Amino acid sequence: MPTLTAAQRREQARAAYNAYLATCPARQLLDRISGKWVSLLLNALADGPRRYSDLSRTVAGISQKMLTQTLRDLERDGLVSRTVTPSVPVRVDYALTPLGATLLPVVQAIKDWAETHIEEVMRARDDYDARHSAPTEHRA
Amino acid sequence: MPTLTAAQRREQARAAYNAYLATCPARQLLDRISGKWVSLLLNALADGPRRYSDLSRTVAGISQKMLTQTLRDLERDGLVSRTVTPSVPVRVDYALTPLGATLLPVVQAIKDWAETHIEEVMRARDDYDARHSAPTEHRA
DNA sequence: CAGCATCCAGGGGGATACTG
DNA sequence: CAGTATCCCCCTGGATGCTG
Repeated sequence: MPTLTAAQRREQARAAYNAYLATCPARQLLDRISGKWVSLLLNALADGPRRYSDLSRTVAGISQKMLTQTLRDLERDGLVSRTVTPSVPVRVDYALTPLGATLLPVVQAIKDWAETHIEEVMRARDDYDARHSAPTEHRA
Repeated sequence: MPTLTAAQRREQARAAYNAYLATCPARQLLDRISGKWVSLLLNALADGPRRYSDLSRTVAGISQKMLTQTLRDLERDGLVSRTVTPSVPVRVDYALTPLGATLLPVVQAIKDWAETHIEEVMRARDDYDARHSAPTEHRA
């Protein structure tokens, strides 16, 4: 009885996994895409393929090691494709796969949220610090 | 009366920060909310306030240390509120703040994406491993 | 240019014990 | 119940040097 719509099949797949469970594969995947560099790299690929050195410049502060390692992980997970052009010197382009493109809106939303709400968060921090440090005297 | 709409002010705030820059406060915030436990904890608070022990059970595998630490960070950043009821024994409830509620849809989308696409990702991994290991002969 | 290999410090994070 | 305090391991991830 394979009379399921694509949406129904997706729902079935989702219901079979639970990221709250430590041993569930979905939890590992969540950890992976929650990585420090993943959202920035995927965001950097939003407008099309990019070269290694290009990514290195765009995502400021990332080391070569982490750039390579994260790109490898993303490639292995099918989120990013790697294309080598055997010129001299070599040219390597990274691009989002169709699967990676489905994750893009989400990581864009995160980056966007951070940039949009950082000021509110900084105010909240000042407030918290003011109320929790300097507990001298009877404060209000 | 402001000469800018709320949307315009949000856009202006966003444009002032750039998460690609290593030293930008937005980058630090992005790192923070990209933490291993943040998305799971915020998701767990989606349906209303929850007690400490309740969260501990829901987010399987989290240690007391990380649970407390992450909740403190979220509280300091203004994403989560902490309410102590001085009964015996003490009762502590955590809940999303209005600011935290604005982040909820995003972290829900991530968790959902992981649960929905894990099977595709696992297939991609098998595929990658098959093509990159045992390159001695074709097929095994 | 686009990596890989190696070394190494720091801190993330688990386990355990104790407290109000 | 809801934490705090301590020990300590290991893995992340930066720095450096080398290669096709």
